[in-house]
This record gives sequence, structure tokens and C-alpha cells, in this order.
Amino acid sequence: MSASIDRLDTAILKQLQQDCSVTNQQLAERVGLSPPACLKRVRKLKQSGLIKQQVALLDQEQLGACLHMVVEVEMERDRYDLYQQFAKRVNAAEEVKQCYQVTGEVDFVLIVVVADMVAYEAFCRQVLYAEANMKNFRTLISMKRVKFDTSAVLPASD
Amino acid sequence: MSASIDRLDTAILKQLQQDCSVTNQQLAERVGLSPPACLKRVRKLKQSGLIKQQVALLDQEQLGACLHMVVEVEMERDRYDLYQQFAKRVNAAEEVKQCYQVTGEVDFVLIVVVADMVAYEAFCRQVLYAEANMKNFRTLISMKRVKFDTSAVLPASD
DNA sequence: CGTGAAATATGTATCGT
DNA sequence: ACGATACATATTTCACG
Repeated sequence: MSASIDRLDTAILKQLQQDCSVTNQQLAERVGLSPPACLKRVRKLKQSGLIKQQVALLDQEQLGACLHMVVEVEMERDRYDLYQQFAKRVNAAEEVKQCYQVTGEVDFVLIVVVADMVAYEAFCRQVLYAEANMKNFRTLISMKRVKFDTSAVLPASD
Repeated sequence: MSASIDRLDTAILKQLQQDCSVTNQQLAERVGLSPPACLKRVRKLKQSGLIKQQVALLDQEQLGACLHMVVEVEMERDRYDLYQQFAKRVNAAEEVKQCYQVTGEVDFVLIVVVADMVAYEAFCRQVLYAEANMKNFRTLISMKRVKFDTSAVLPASD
């Protein structure tokens, strides 16, 4: 069903996950392919959607101090349509960088980035308290992001 | 101290955070600059470390089913050197994609990606239980990542 | 998938503001 | 100091074997 990923594709993805600023020539050399063959594969991987996006990661520290919040949200009722509604709200909120739907007592875990506590309070009002189905939430304040790795887990080998 | 970021730099960063696969020409046109002037700025932003990395984001779903775990870790003692040791271990563990040091009862929040529960149990043994200073941990199992946005918060305007 | 040639982009030097 | 223009170099990309 999913497009077959061979060793060459895996090698390409591994490289691009680490650094996608390399030229196609460099990439081709590293994976042992001619530039046109390599380019063709990369384009296929993009078109298939396996490569979703190519982005620049910035140094948030240099951009000015900010707080990372881990927010655990518990909902009143376990209803699919209400979850969908919350997902929509979360996607619209700039401050929410990540959202995981989880099982157990907690229903959602958010990673929220704000400039300061004032901005966080505003966020809580506009996003969390605005949600009628929200029962309660707990905030874990983080001053330090110890690790941030965007790479996906690649299949061991086919 | 930090390199001054003007409106043009901000515009460049905004673009590259969304899509860094654009050519320098396209980027230059979008921010209203000549290609050489734009290139010069991009290089400066990379050199200053403000642009830390350029990466390809993959569609984890297409690569095969996997579980995202949100793990809350509580430590026995609040000691800096022991925290450092844990940070080191976490950085070495491939399964740990993110780690936030937080204040309150919980000391660390991890985002862990594994293929299945067997892999998760192995991870717990090798990373969490191996840590002498670890008091306890709670796992929130996520079957769905609702949102994942790698963009940093840019200064409003200078 | 590789080779070679055309199209395109990147990178440099110079000049102007 | 910074950006634009023009030119040289390098890369991407296509057609063909």
C-alpha cells in the first residue's frame, strides 16, 4: 500500500532529515547515485507526501526568552465530535506548537510556546477556558528544552 | 549582543520556517530583495546560528505505525549534576525525540517515539530504570499527533 | 540508471546610494 | 553599510542511450 522504500530511499531520507540544505549533487554522491537518479527519487518522495515539508529550525534562545509549557488537558465528555472541535481550536492557535491526543485520564497534551506568563494567561483564556468541553488542565512550566529532534523513525532495513 | 534582526530578516525567517526548499531567487522575490542581497542575509543568519538547521519532515504514518509516548519523569533528588547526567542519557537515546525540563512535581517530560509496546518496554528498561536517580514515571500513550509545528516565535516587529 | 547538453540558480565583483 | 546590476561559476534538469 505505501510506496516501497528501498535502501537508497532510506539513505536519502536519513540525510535529508538531518540536513536538507545539501545540494542534490552532494546528496547523490553520499548515497552513491548520479544526480539525476537521486533527484528523481527525491521528487518522488516529496510527491508521495513521505517528505511532508522542508523547514528551517531556528534558535529560539537567540530570538528572545520564552517559556515552553507542557499542558495536560482533561475533557468533560469523551465524544469524537467534541474532540474534533478541540483539535480545530488547537490547530488555529499559534501558541500551540504540538498536540498529542492521549489515552487515560488526560485527553490531550499540548506543547505551548509563549513569550511570558501574561501571554500564557491570555492563551488559557482564549483557548482552554473558551472550550466548553474542557474539564480541567495542568501546566508544567519548562525553562529548558533539553532535546528537540524532528527525525522520524525509519524502517530498520527492507 | 544578538545580531540585529530587521523586518527583512524576519520576513526571510518566516518564509524559511515554513518552507526552506524555495530557491534563493523565489525567496528574494517574496521578501522584495535582489537574489544576491537575499543570499547574503541568509548566509549571515546561518552563520550566526539563528538558523540552526534545515531539515526534512517526514510523514511518520506512511513509514509504518508507531506510538508516541508522553513520559513524565520524577527524580529522587533535585541535584544539578544528576540532572545533567539524565540529560546526557536522554540525548543519547534515539527513541527520545524531545525532552523538557520542567518545574513542579514532575522534573522532565519526554516525547518518546517507538514502534510498539515491546520497544517501549525495552526503552524503559534501558533509559528510565537504568537511572539511579529516577523516582517514578508516568506514561501517556498517544495514538495521534494532532499538531506538529516546528516554527519558533519571531519578535513582533522592531 | 547513467551520460552529456541546455536551462536555471548560485555566487562574486563592482558600482551606486 | 547595504542593495542592485552584470557577469562567472555551479547546479539542476531534460532528452537520450
